[in-house]
Amino acid sequence: MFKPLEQADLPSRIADQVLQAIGDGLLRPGEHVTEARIAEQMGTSRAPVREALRLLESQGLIVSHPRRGFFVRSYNADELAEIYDLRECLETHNAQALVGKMTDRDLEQLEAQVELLKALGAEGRTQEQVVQDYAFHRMLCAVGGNSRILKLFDQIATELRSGIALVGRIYDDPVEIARTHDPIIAALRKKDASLIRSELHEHLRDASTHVIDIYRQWPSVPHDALPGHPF
Amino acid sequence: MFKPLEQADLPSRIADQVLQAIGDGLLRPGEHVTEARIAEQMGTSRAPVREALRLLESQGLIVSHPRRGFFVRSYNADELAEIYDLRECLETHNAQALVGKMTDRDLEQLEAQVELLKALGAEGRTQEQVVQDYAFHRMLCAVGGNSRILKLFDQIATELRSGIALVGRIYDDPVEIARTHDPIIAALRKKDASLIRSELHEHLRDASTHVIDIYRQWPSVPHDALPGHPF
DNA sequence: ATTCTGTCGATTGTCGACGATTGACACACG
DNA sequence: CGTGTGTCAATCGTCGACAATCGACAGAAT
Repeated sequence: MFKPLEQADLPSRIADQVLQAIGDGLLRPGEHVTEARIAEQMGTSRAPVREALRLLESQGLIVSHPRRGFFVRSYNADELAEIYDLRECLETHNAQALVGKMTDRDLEQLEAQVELLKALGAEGRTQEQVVQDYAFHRMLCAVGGNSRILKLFDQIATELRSGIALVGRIYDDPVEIARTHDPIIAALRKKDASLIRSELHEHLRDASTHVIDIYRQWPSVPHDALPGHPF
Repeated sequence: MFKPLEQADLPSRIADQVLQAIGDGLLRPGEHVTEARIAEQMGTSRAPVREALRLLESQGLIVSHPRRGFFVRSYNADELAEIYDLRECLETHNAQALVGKMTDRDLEQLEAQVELLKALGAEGRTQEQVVQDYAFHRMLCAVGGNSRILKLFDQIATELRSGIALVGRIYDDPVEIARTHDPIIAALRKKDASLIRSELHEHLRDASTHVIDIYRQWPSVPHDALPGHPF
């Protein structure tokens, strides 16, 4: 009847904006994020800004150094590799639980997801393709039924997205990338747990090395070389 | 020459105390944690208390409801099962990476850990045995080499410990429990990845069902039955 | 020239206070 | 007697201000 009209609380909205700023490259990795400046620009006090930054910190997108402040997190190749390793850990684990729980309805939907992925790739809408890619893998996690693992996946996805956003062009061949999901679908059809696992393993390892390769070419800010105040 | 004399910042110290209070059963699951009260008792203002609680929230030990405040998290059986599932996910994943990375030195140390576990069990020092149990599994994670996974394990361990602390007597046969680690060691000796995985799987599944069984007998506070202000 | 010291500006950590919102309780009404 | 409304106390969310701390910079001493 009536919409709940819930406007999110201030910290969440601030966090969203900061997150978007990071994604848009407005805030670059390693950059110092001053509480007062954001507070001023947002027309609020520092308290909610602080909470927002702490929230993002808990999600791994911001790092804080005592008495130094908050900095946009920058990932080096090793850290990216670790993240992908963890992601593989989560996805393959669920893949096993998946076999028993996946319904035919789920399988259909997953196939549809990949089709959409291909369509977006063919049209060159890479930005949406990235989102769709995560949607597919997310559903893989969701079917597993462990809300905790799903939450972790979402966190990782956010991190990777923010980290990857800076790279710009991720896929050199979007159509090819979409196609790499076919073996996974095939394995799912067979309901072969170990095959699903190995296909996912290969898929994610490829993605990992690919992203990391691109990342290496980027002049990222080493996050242990922390300048005091970059002004 | 001189000790660094680093006294942790206020929020961390507060978090430690709250954590200990939870572990000691001074704050029971589901209970409302009032900012002002803690601030008063600690002789500080509410701001650092807030930060401490948010920190604990990010670690999953506290839940917050907007405009309602912070509550000590209570786990139901399903959530415990999910946590154990995630833990199994992490440990088994590492077990695979382990085969290649584990040195003889590591293996020796792991064996020593289990021996200590047995000794503590034989002497009936269950509290320390629990800690030692985590230490063993933690090292298993550590050898894997993924700092991210290790961090997650630590978080989970903290949660489980706080959740389990309430149960009191965890092991009805401490010696038996210690012995269940032998098959894992044996598998590690063989450097058989899939065997390691299956042994860990069984070990953790046993622990899970055991803990959950005990938990079911406990009159835990259902955490969706949130009283407004419990005064 | 290099190193150490002292000062300075900027930012964080902490504080007390105010308004807003929530849940509980008592009361009127059907 | 059950239902709904109004009031109230308690607590959270937010605010502006102050002191403590940090890094940067300039100057003195060796």
